[in-house]
Amino acid sequence: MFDLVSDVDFMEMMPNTSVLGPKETHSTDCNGLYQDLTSIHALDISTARSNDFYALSSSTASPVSASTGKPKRKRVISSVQRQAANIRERKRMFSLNEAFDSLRRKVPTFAYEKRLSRIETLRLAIVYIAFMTDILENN
DNA sequence: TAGGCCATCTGGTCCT
DNA sequence: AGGACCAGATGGCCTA
Repeated sequence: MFDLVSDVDFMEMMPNTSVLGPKETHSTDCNGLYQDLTSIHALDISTARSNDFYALSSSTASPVSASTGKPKRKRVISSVQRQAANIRERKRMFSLNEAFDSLRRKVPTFAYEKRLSRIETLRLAIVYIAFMTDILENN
């Protein structure tokens, strides 16, 4: 049951853990890489014009959609649209990391432990939920 | 220096 | 048509 997390010995850590309080030495903004998010809001994505188009792949072999069986259409976008898509993707990843951070705060860790990676966070959360479920079912 | 982790870019696919 | 989601590629940073 607890073998999901090979690199975290949950049973061993339980007696001494606080549910909250992993040190936040390393927030989402770990490398200052999100400093530009402020400027993201300033960028008017609506300026991405719609003079772009879908075009049939002009290459020799046009691939076929696995789901529809129709020929795949290559989506051609302008550099402005590409930039806007990059910004949206950064925002999306930012909110994903915010969710990881809030999950990190919910799973028990030793205060001195280094920040959990995303995969460690997910695995520990799975084990933690299973552990708590086990406790509830045996009471 | 190798390996792990992460941010970012990019193109494909799905959905509205 | 365009945004959301996803996965692959790439490069930087950090640690053992």
